[in-house]
Order: sequence, then structure tokens, then C-alpha cells
Amino acid sequence: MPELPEVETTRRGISPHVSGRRITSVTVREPRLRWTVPEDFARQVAGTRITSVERRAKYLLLRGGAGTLMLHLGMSGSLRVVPSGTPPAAHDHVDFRFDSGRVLRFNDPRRFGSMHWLTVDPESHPLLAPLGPEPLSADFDGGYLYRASRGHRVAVKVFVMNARVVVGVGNIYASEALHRAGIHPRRPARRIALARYEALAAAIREVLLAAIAAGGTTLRDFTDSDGRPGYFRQHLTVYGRAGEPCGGCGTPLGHEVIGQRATYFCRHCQR
DNA sequence: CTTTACGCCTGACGGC
DNA sequence: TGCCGTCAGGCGTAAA
Repeated sequence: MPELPEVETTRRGISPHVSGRRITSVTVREPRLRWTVPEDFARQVAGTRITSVERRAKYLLLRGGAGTLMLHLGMSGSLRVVPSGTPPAAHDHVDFRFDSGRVLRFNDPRRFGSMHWLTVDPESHPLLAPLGPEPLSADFDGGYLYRASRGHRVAVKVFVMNARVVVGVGNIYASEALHRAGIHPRRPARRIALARYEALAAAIREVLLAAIAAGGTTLRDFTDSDGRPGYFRQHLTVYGRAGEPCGGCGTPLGHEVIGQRATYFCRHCQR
């Protein structure tokens, strides 16, 4: 399940292979993704030279001269760089062939991913325009979270997972960051003081940066066939560990559904 | 406006 | 062993 760290790792992994290269052809084997890929998608994208690979939230932006290729990995999507001629496997839905002879291959079993061809400024696209700041940017800090949370009575975990508040904080890292910051996931967002939001903003940054570092080591070679089972797990202190002792106090970790999502926390350390 | 529920999909898993 | 029901999970969208 690609969270921000995996998307960022993917960005870093594919960038050297596609930056400066021209897309010579596009093959769409399965257009039924999150939004159906239009008939003329392949024709529009073909011929573009990619100048840079950027990321906004969990969207990858492959910028080219004539437009921008915007990709989302959903929850089961992945991108891989393979040699030309590599036979497609199951769920290999789209190929972008480059003038280097390599192929950028999009695989997505659950098809929650998406791809768009944008000829306008990506930031003005309806999917990107409403998004909050990047958690690793200077715009994001405790003061921002504090101000944004005033008047919001939703649980703080729901609040920080809202992409209009801050992007890229997925379900796993929300639990992890709240535990690190000592904040109970059910606490109403408006009932948390500035100092605690500063701790939370720092925790979100730290957890994401640590995960990016871990993803970087695990997903170094994108031409490899799969082989990355549970690379997150070893770094997780609460997620998926219901019943195990809290690393801080030893109290068995709890598991509840908050906002329709599995949530893990310590009822003793987190208030 | 804020908040909540739903649905898209498939693989994994548990029960029988 | 095999079949089947259940559920996770990002996130846009409809509904409340």
C-alpha cells in the first residue's frame, strides 16, 4: 500500500530512468483504473520528453514539454522500469516505452490507481487544487495544524488524514505519529493545544522521513521483480501490533476503528 | 460549511 | 483440499 514514503521512493527510483528521455509509445492494456483512461491517452502522451519527475501528495508528476503525466498508485499500484521486450505479467496495465529502450510499467491489481494527461498547470487541476501543504515542507508545522484545527470537532486522527489539512499522512503513519506524539487518536482536533500540535507535526515529519529512508534502502532497484515483503513492518511501533506491549510503558496496545479505519494506540501513553 | 458513509477492486484469510 | 464470505485500504463523491 503506497503511502507517501513509497511514492517518494518510487519517484526517486524512476527519475534517473525517465528524466530527459522521450516517450516513444504508450500501451494501455487495461484502461479501467480509478478513472477510465481515455481512448486518446496513448496518442497524447507519446512523443513527450520528460524533463522532471515531481511529487504532489501521492501523485507523481512527470513533466514534459507538451504536458504533464499525472499518476497515482492507489493502494496496490507500482511502477517498474523493465527492459524492452519484457513480457507483461498479470495486472501490468500500462507501458510507457522510452527512447532509451526501457519501459516504465504500471502494475495495479486493484486498479485504484489513476493516470491523467494534463496540458494545464497541475496545481490547478481539480484533484490537486484543494490539497493542503506537504508534510515535509516549510508550510507545515505545529502552528499551521493548530490554526487549521480550530472549530474542527472530528477525531484528530481523522483530521490529520484529511488531505485538505495536510497531504500524505496515510492510515499507518497517522497511528504511528500520534503514538510518538502522545496524543489519543480520538481526541477532538479542536481540543489540542499548540504545543501538542508542534509535537505532532514533528512526529509526522520524523515518521515519514524515517520511512522514506527505509524505503530507499529496500526499494533501491526498481528493475528487480517484486521482493519487498513487509518492509515497513519492522519500523512500525504500533500499527498492526494490537495486544503487544507499548514500547513506552508496556501496556498492551489497543485496536479500534476510528473513521472507518483500523487504528492502533496506547491508552496509557496517549491522551 | 463540516462530517459521515459508501464504493470502487482484488488478494489474503478464516471458517466450514 | 476447495469454496465462499469478509475485509482492508486511498480517496473521491454523495449524502447527511
